[in-house]
Amino acid sequence: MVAVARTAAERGREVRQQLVGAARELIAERGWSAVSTRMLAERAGVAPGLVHYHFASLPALLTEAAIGAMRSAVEEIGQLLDQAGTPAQMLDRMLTALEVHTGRDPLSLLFTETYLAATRDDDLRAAVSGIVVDLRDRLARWLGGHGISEPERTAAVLAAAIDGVVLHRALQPDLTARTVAPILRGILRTEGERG
Amino acid sequence: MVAVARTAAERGREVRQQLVGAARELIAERGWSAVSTRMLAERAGVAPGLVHYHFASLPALLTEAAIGAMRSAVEEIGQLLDQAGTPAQMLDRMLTALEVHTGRDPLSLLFTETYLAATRDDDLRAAVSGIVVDLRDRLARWLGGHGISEPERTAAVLAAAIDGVVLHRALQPDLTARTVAPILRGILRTEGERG
Amino acid sequence: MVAVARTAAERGREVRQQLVGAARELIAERGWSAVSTRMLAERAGVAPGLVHYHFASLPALLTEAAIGAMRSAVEEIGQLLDQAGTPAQMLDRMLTALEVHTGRDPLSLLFTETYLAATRDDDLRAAVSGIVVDLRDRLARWLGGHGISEPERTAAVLAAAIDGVVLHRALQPDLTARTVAPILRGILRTEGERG
Amino acid sequence: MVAVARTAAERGREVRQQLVGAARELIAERGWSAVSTRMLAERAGVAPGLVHYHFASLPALLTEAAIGAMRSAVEEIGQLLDQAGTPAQMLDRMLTALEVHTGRDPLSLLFTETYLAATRDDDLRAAVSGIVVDLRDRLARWLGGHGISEPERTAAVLAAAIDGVVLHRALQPDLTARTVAPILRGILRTEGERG
DNA sequence: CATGAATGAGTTTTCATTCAT
DNA sequence: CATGAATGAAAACTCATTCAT
Repeated sequence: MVAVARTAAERGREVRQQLVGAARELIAERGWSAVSTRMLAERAGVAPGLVHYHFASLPALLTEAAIGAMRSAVEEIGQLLDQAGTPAQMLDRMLTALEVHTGRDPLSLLFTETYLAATRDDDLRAAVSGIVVDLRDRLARWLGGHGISEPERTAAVLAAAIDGVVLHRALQPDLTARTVAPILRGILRTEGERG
Repeated sequence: MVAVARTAAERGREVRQQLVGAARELIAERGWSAVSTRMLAERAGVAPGLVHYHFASLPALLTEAAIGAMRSAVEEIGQLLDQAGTPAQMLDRMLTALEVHTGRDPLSLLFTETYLAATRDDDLRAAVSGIVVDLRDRLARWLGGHGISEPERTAAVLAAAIDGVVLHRALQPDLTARTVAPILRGILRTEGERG
Repeated sequence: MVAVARTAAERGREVRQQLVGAARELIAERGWSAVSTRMLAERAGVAPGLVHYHFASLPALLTEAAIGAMRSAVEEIGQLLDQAGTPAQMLDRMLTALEVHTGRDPLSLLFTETYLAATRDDDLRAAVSGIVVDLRDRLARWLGGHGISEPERTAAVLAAAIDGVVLHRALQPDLTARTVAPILRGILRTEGERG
Repeated sequence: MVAVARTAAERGREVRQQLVGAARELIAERGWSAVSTRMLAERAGVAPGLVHYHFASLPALLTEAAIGAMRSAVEEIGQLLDQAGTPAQMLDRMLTALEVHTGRDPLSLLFTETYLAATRDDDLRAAVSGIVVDLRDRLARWLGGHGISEPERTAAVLAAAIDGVVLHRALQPDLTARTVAPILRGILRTEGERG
């Protein structure tokens, strides 16, 4: 027998997850501070009162949704690092993976919205900072292990540059991976190469 | 003593300008979609009704404020290009000029907010696109004139990377010009240097 | 004693009904386009936010209130037709029933306001048209069944004339049923009587 | 030489007249209580401040505009009476003249709006009443002079019926003069004809 | 766990009117 | 006679949040 009847607890978890999903979509569509509880409930297909039943407040829901999405993304990049052989290959794969992000896609917008919201919310800033630092450290370790000089600073600039490309791509769609990759590769210098 | 009493028209222009200034501050402080007419009027030290007397709508005021600021910034960068001798010098000066932008300063936030808002407002997107393209073209021409290979693509990546650095700096204050400059310089390759 | 405590749904329906009643009064008192949400809430003895909780918009509430009242009125006229024997008797009863309508009473004004508002609102016009046509058809069928010639046109003119009388009565209170009836009776001609 | 330069007084009278004309149009288009000073100034092609320069208040302008239009209309009907020979001819001419009034034309709407507004404004009511009574008296005298029995009451009902037809025509465009005339003629009975 | 009615302050926008020039 | 900037209240509508059921 397959679980047709779910327990109350299961339904509860489902509703939570639907609200989190709706929050991710709506932050991207409308902007962080333009998302309302009514919109969330409607998008999630859920009674309006449930937002405050499952979450302490509207910002709490938005934060949980954004942080979760960022953590997943960093996890994916981590796996990408594990599979790449050379720095050039890694950069190609990373930019190819980002090809999906047109700059106006939900995930890109969600991330930039979250950066900006973090500017105004201490809790959110702490969480986002932690994730970004985590990514940078992982990237730095990988770069160092593959002969790249100044791995920490390179990782920091690379992460920033990639986010900048995604940001600009929202307005300049011709900023494809193919266009960017050869230029950005100049950032990666092996030990001894640096003048 | 000159002109203590101003004409009505002069006072009108002054009020407009105060509202535009208030808009620039508040977009950065609160976020594009969280700026309200009341906040604007209060910050500008002006009666609430004046917002809609001088501007057709709230978005119209925000757009005028943002676009004006972006145009000024591009103008400054243009002057910086005129004064720089070598590409390395240009990059240094540019990053030094950006040192002011902590990523959490009004101007940086205003720009990123505007990018995001442009994603959701056609008029704004057209205006912002025009300005960014203008900057990129100017930068490309300069780079080409100073022996940099692939000047268009380099200009595009450089502009994006710089905005990315400013964005990240909001959360990672250690991302200073001194840290970034040597790495980012790798982007600039002279003709023949490229492998 | 039964049900002193009502369910939330019951209280909701009650509030809706109070708002509809308030709308009917206020359209007559102030005029269709001068009815405000605050006035409605106050008259209904209800919190201001409830107007937009229960109705999609102010016009939506006004329309529902007006259409409901018109439908009731047509229903009453229908019953009056069923009980009348001869055309002359029917006209007398109808004018006597209208005696209540001084032309400045809530119902008369509500109807005329609704006619005018229908001129500027497509949805409202469709609804009002439907009701008026319904009344005319019913009246025409009755007139035809009682030997009146040209029942459709007679019904149309009779309905219009009666509304005209109500409209004029607002300014000329001496326009009583007793005054009007003998004259208006000239409209009703039996088959063969028409020259 | 034709007067290109007008005196200040002449320009003043012109502006007044343009505002009155704009008021007539806008009362019909938007409804009495939805006409604003800004709309009036724009429609008249005149600076906003001028409304209150030439008129004591907004209602004062609307009243002057409405009353003027009604007086002109009554004057026209008076001339129509002078030219008609028989009662049947008079009714035909009157209905033909009204053919222009689709019920949704500016003049029809202006009149009905004015009736309703008169309900809520004592000054306006006095003025409108005077005009309607004037028309009724004139009509009654004409009817009496042409052998119609009960001329006063007939005149009152006829005037009301005609306004009612115009009101209904807004929603039922098939209510043409041709349709209405033969029915309405039943109202007019010569002395001795009445049973 | 879930519902949806309720609240009162918030939003953008439009208003009639005044008045210095 | 004319202008248009200014004011402060009021307009319609949306909001996050609470809570009785």
